[in-house]
Amino acid sequence: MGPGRVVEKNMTAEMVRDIDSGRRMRGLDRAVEILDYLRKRRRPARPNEIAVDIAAPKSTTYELVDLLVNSGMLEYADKEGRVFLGRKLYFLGLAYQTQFDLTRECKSYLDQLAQATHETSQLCMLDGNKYTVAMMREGVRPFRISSDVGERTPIPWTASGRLLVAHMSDEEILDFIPAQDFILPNKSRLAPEKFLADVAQARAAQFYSFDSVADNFTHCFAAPIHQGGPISVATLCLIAPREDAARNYERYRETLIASARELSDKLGTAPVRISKAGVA
Amino acid sequence: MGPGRVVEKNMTAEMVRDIDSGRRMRGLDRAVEILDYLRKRRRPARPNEIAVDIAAPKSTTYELVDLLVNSGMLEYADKEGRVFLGRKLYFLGLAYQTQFDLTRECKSYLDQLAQATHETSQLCMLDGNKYTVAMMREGVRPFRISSDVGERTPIPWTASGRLLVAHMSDEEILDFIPAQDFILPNKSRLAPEKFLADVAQARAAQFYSFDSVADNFTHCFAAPIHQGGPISVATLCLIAPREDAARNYERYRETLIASARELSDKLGTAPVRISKAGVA
DNA sequence: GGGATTATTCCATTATAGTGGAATAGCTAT
DNA sequence: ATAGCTATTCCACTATAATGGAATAATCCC
Repeated sequence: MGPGRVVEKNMTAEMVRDIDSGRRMRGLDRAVEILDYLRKRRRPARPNEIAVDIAAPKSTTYELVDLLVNSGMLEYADKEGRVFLGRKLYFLGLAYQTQFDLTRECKSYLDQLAQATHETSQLCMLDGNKYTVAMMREGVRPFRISSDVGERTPIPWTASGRLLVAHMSDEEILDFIPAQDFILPNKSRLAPEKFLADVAQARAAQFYSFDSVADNFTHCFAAPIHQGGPISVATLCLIAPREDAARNYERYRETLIASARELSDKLGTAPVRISKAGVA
Repeated sequence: MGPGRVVEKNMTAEMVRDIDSGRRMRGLDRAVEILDYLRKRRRPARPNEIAVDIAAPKSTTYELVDLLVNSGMLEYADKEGRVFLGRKLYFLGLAYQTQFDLTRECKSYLDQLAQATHETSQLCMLDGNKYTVAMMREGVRPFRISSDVGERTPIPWTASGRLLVAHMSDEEILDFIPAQDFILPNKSRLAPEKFLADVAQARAAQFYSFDSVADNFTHCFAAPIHQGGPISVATLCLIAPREDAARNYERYRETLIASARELSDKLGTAPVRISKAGVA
C-alpha cells in the first residue's frame, strides 16, 4: 500500500476508484473486476457491455478480455463475441476445495442434517462483505429456496449473517456492511441498532434463528463453525417451512448445533493434510 | 498481439517468456502463473517459494501476491505467510458451472453409469494442453484411481486424450501436445505415429478403450461428448479392473456410448438457459 | 439503401508497473 | 551471542500497460 493512501481489504474496485479518482487502474484489479462482474451477471457478455457496466475504458477492457481468454480465465460463449467465466476458474475452484478442509468435510454433515430433518441444509460463508451459500443440500420438501448457491446477498437479510460478523465490534460491523444492505427485500429498512442487538444475541447464544425476511414462509436456523479461533469461518443452516420449524424447533436447533460443533471440532483437531497418492 | 510476435493460445507463461526473453512480463499473466502454480502444488506456499519456483522476480511476486490476497483470489493459509488459492476462486468456479450446461447436466449421467456398471465413471476435459478429470463418480469397488479430479495429466497417457484431440489434424495435434508428454509413466516413450494412429481409430469409432498406462490393473473406456459441432468438448469414461472390463466389454461399451450420445443430444438441443428466480 | 447507432480496433501519450539490486529482518545452528 | 543463512521489504529506473480518442466495422431501423 502506498503512503498516504488507505485501501482496505474487501473494498470493491469501485470504492477504490472513488478514492483516487482519475488515477489509472492496475490491469490485475480490472481483470478481477471483470470476473466479478460476470459472476454477478451470471451469463455471458460482450466486451463492450462489460466496459460500460464496470465503467472501464473500452480499449483496456478489450485487451484484458483478450488476455483473460488466452489464459483460460474467460471463454467465448457464443459466436457473437460474448465471453463468460472460463474453465480454468472451475479447476482453480476445485483445487481450492481440496485444500480447504471445510468445504471437503461439510458435505457429509449437510447430508446428515438434511436426512435428520428432511429440511434444506446449507453451508454459508462471507464473500467479501456479502453473505453467500457455499453449499446446499435440498431437503425432501421441494419448495423454493430464497437464494441460490454462490449468489451474494446482503448480510442483514440472513440469520447466518448475524453469526458471521459476530467476532467484530459494533463499529467494525457497521463499517463492514454497506449502508444500503440494511434495506430489506420488502424495501423496509432494518435499524442498524436492531441488527447489532441481533448480533449480540447470536454471539451469546452461538446460534440464531428467525423467520426469513427473503420470503414469507420459511424459518432459518444458523449455527457457527469455528476453526481454532473465535471467528465463525462459516455457518451451518437449516431452512424450514415455518410450521415445521415451530413444531420441531428444539430438535432442529439441537441437531444443527451438534453438527456445527462436531464439524468445528474436526476442523480444529485435524490441521494435517493428507498427501495425495501419486500416479501408480 | 503485437506485430512480429507470435504468441499462441494455451502456451504456458514460461513458453512465452522463452520467446521474448528478458522482456518484462505483464502482471496479469504472472498472476495467472501464480494461481496455476499453487493449483499444481496443491498446498500453500510462501511468496518467496513461489518466486523461486516460477522464476519470477521476488519483488514482483511479493507485490502480486499481496494484490491477489486483497482481491480474495489468494488467502493466507497459515501464520507463516503461506498463501493458497482463495475463496473467490471457489465462487467463480461455482458460477462457471451454473452457466456451463455440461458440468451441470453430466452429474446424473455419471451416477447412472456408475450404477449400471458398478465401476468408476468420469467426465474428462482438456485444460489447456493437458487432460483433466473434471468430475468423478466412484464405483462400488474401492480401488485406487490413477488420477485425481483436477489434476493435469499428459494427453497421451489417457484413452480420453485420443478423443479430445480428434478434431485436429495430425500436425496440429503434434503441435499441441508438448513433446515430453509422450513419455509414459513407466519412462518409455510412445511413438507419436502410434498415438496419431490411435487418434484416427478413436475418431472413426467415436470411442476408444485401452489398458491404462497409468497402472497395471485397469482398463479405460472413453466416449466423446459433442456440443453442436464436431469437436469433443469432453468425454465420459469408465475405469474398470481389467477382468471386469474383459467380461463386460460390450455392455460397458454400449452403455457408455449411449450415455455420451444422450448427454450430447441434451446439450445440443437445449441452448436456452433457464433464467433464475428472484428473491421472493 | 442509407443514415444512425453501437461495437470493435487502432494509435500516440505518459503515468506507473515490473524490475534488479540493495537493505533489512528473521531464522538456525553453533 | 554471533555468524551465516533465507525471507522480506525498500527504492530508483525505465519499458510498457492503461488510457482517451479517433478510425473503422458491424448492426439496426426506417
